[in-house]
Amino acid sequence: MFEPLGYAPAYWRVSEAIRARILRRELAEGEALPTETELARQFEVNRSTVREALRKLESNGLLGRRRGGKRLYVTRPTREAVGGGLSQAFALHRARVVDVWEALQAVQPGIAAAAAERRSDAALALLDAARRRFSERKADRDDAVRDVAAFFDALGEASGNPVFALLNEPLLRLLQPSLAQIIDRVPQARSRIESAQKQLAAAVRARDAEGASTWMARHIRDFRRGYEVAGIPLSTEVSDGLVAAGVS
Amino acid sequence: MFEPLGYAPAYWRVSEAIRARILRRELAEGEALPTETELARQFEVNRSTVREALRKLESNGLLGRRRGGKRLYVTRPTREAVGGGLSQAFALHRARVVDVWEALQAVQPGIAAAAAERRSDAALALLDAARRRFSERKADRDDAVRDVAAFFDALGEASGNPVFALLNEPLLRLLQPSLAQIIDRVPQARSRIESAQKQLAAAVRARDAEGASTWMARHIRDFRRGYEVAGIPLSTEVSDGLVAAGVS
DNA sequence: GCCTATCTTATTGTCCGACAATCCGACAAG
DNA sequence: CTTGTCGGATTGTCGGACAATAAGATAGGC
Repeated sequence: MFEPLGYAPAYWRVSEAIRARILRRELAEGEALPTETELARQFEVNRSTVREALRKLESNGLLGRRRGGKRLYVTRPTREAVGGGLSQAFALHRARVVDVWEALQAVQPGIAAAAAERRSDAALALLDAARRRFSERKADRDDAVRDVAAFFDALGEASGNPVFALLNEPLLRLLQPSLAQIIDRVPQARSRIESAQKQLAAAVRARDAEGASTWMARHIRDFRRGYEVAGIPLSTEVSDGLVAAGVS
Repeated sequence: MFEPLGYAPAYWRVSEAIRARILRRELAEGEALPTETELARQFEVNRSTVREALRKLESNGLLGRRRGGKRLYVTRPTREAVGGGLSQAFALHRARVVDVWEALQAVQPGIAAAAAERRSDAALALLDAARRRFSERKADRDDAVRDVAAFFDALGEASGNPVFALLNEPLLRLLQPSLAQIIDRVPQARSRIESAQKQLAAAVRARDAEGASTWMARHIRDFRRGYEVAGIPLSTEVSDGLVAAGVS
């Protein structure tokens, strides 16, 4: 019959207040936040309380600091920050390799099509650069995996759609461990990826949305075959590789 | 030539340490975290430092507390938490209505197909329930919008793919304001949505993946027409409606 | 025996004050 | 115009304190 009366600790309200101003763009990106002491004065709370609020915003990616800097600045969540949080969430929800694959299958052809329609020359150059890096660096397995991710990222960027660019990252991140296994165990994997990238890049260059979409669908389907050939069960749970990022 | 020497403040290292244990599932979901004092003792830092670390994890959705509770428990990020963070990121990246729409167009048909293939009877019931709610509650505009979102959510859930379920939420959240305008300004919007949902539900019930995908694609395309008829420019920037959630 | 009221204790939220490290900006010197 | 010097401002961390209240234990009533 009655709603629970809402109570929120001060650190929460402070963080919400700042967050709202950022989202309303009253605090512009790149702008420096007032100092902790000043914020404490304005909100009429203790500096410790302000600091707790800042930590929340910091981990949301709304605040960040310049390299080696001290002050906090208003930023927007980077792709890495978004990707980290999302892939972490996927992992905790016990997403399996097949789930990630399915999502890629759904979303990547659309990204490729959009990229083909709207790619700029600069974006095309980045795409080709990523592709060339993959072709040339035969040596290291991990480099190769990173280059594949970079190619997809470049496509997301080329689509000119921030939603695509942001969605791309976490999916690829989760794919990387299993992709590494595929490259290790399936001899023809590299050349298949290489040729798929070539076709894709050509379609994007020619602004051929239909072709890009088709090739991408084929490319993704190839990954699935890769899993089978490499003997990776599709029901393997993905794991966020960056778990052990902590400095000991 | 030289890498910057990495330094990380204590609150960061504490938060990473706890996060790693959660992701490695050494701290199981639902388990209570040690008290702040105990954590401070173990990490050999001050309680204030521990609290800053906890705030970070809390806003990542890795820690939460039971309603009105005091202790913190290990949780996994809820759909709402993930959706909130993501839609916030999209908004700050100045995603436009057309960008969100394009992403929906790419991803929803795949979700519908997966849902049709793998839906359980329970999931189907939820889907029908959401559909029925939308049909019956003609009165309130905001209710209707929520019901549409609930229908999509039910589909994501029915797909049995946590990646889909998590991706669904933020996109829909960003769609809601503009969807409300469509419902207000386009008289036939309700009935078109209603019939699309009907076809979709039928396809899902019949486990007809092909049909579900096709109908979904049509449904999403319809939204675009809705924007045009309602006079909403496709280049409108989306805004995260929950900005003003703060309690004053 | 099970449910309820009461009491204790533990824990969180918040505050205050302090101090070292270091980043920042200005300023002087080569 | 770059490099050294310096004072002030700001952050990171600490210690201790206290009120409010959730959690657990205990006693009492049916």
